[in-house]
Amino acid sequence: MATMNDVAKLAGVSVSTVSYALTGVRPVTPETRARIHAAMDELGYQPNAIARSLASRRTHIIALLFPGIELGLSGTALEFVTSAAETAREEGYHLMLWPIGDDEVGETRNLIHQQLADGVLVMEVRLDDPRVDLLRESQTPFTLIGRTADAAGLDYADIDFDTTVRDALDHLIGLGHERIAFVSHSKASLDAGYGPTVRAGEAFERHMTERGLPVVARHCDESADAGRAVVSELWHAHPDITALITMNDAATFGAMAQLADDGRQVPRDVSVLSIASSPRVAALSHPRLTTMAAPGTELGRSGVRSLIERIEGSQSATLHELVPCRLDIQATTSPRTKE
Amino acid sequence: MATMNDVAKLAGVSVSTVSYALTGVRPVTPETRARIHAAMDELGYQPNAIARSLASRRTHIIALLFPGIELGLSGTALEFVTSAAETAREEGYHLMLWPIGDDEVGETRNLIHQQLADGVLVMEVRLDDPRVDLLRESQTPFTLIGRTADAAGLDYADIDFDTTVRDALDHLIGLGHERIAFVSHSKASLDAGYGPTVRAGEAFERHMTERGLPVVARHCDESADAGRAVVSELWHAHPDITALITMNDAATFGAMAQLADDGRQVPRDVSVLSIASSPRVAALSHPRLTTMAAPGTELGRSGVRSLIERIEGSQSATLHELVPCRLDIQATTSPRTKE
DNA sequence: TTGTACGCGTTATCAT
DNA sequence: ATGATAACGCGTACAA
Repeated sequence: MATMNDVAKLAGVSVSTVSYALTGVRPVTPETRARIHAAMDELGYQPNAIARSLASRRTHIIALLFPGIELGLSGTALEFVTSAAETAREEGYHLMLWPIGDDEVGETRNLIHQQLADGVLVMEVRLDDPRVDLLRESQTPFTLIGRTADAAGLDYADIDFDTTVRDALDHLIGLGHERIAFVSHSKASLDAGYGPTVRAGEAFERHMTERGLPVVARHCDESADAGRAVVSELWHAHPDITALITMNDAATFGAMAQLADDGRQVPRDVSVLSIASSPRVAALSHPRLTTMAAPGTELGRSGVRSLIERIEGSQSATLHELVPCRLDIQATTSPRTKE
Repeated sequence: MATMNDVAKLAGVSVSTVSYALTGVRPVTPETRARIHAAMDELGYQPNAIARSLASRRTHIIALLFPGIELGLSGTALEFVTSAAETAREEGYHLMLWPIGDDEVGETRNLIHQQLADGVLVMEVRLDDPRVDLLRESQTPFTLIGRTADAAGLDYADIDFDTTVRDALDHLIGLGHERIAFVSHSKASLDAGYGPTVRAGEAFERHMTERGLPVVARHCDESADAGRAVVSELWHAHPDITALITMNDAATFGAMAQLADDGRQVPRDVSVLSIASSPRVAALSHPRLTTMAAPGTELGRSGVRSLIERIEGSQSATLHELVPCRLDIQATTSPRTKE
């Protein structure tokens, strides 16, 4: 591999001039610049990223912290990661994966102290997340995808669950529905302080209450069978339900199956609206699911951009971005049928 | 951040001794080792990864090359990436994402020459993949997930499509089926030389022919609607079909829906077997899909392990690993009903 | 067993 | 506008 030294010799200049010709930090005569670039081309020179990082104290690497156990958002996750990686590359950064289980948060500390990453992106943030304190202490720039209970001073990009739930209700209520049940993620995720579960649940309760409608909500494990069971129980307890909001892909499919088995037609008898889900997953359903798609791509993009701004110090305000899910009306919601 | 120098001073030894105490390359007296570790703890010392890389000429970084446009294997992809990242970490390596479109293969060259990665993992390999030549020239260790047409001297881990298709047929034929159709990925993916499409197609044709059964195969775009259309066309052309092998998740769901709409019951009238698909996706189907699950986790693990061995030079033989998909019998396959 | 000193390939601070 | 040269933090021959 050719080094800067080789280039300098071939071009008849000093290494520093080569460096400056490359970075543009200091003016260089067009002629010498040309000679240098010619030499680079001839040698097939590419600057050594590691050496550059050591000298400049900047690696241009962003670490993505994600727990091994995924709480059901597998669909959106890939979309998010891809988007984050692409954005990073556009901005001249690399995205590095740090799959760290909930039980080994301590490892995070070590990784950070290795100073391999200029900044950290935190996925699957919980209301009270120990990783945040860690990052705070370590002085490493970081951005949350999701947010803690008190995220006042922190950069974050998250789904706007309040608006999402409100829009979901607007859609259903606009169709004449009043008895609306909510099927969320597992109780375990709630207890773990998993943001989506907590915030969507709260939003549902508040918005229903404000409208004077009864709050019927259930937690559900991430499986089709659990979805079936919840539907059975729900209609047993509340036979007058005409619409379902779900936030749990596996359960949604189970629910649809159970409704079919029970002879309830979707959407004639029951409307189903799946929120914070992946469009790719929704497209698998028959009839095709009306959804509110999680903005994985947007979150990845702005999370990375904000983090880079913070790293490079060109940022004034903290990022507090809340993106609602986008309503995509398909075949599982329709006007309520009067009996 | 504390450096090795700080540790050395505090422990009253030279930096080299600290280094040797850390790497164990040279013996160090227990006492001095203890003093050094005490100093490290006191200072919260962690070796600087970049400096270490520059000196040792080894970054402990593995790059994962994946095209932006995913040819439908989104389900398995996340599983694979997660597994790769976890395995890398277990082995003391980092996984870095390089999302590079098919149209910008040249970029790959630059990235490699930056010498940020010790080795490269190549995803979504095609029969004739330009990236392979690039990597070969650049002398960078690399392992393919998938394989080119002639992968004789290359390390690869891939799905064993031949065995997978044979097992699929054994299952269906064992149930009495003879008129079996195959619904594959898009024609575009075939033309692009996408490995799974090519190899599974060939395997289907060969195994059916060997058994004296008619070869009925279709390409299908990655969408539910395309799956529906193919089913309609298939039964129009071959009304006697009793079983379907699919390798296209979106199309599989569309096919199931169309079969239902046409009044064909699964599995009573038609058995459906989805191959090389993700169990998580399969679980969404109703009735639950019998599948042959893609070994994403295994491929990620052995791909990374093999690559690391090659990087560290402790490998003798080249990796030629072919893992068949595992049959998971659920509710969409059953004995053929005699009319 | 331990210390000294050089090298890794750049960036950045001095000069000139 | 350009050239020396000292960092950057660590690995590792070589010497002691």
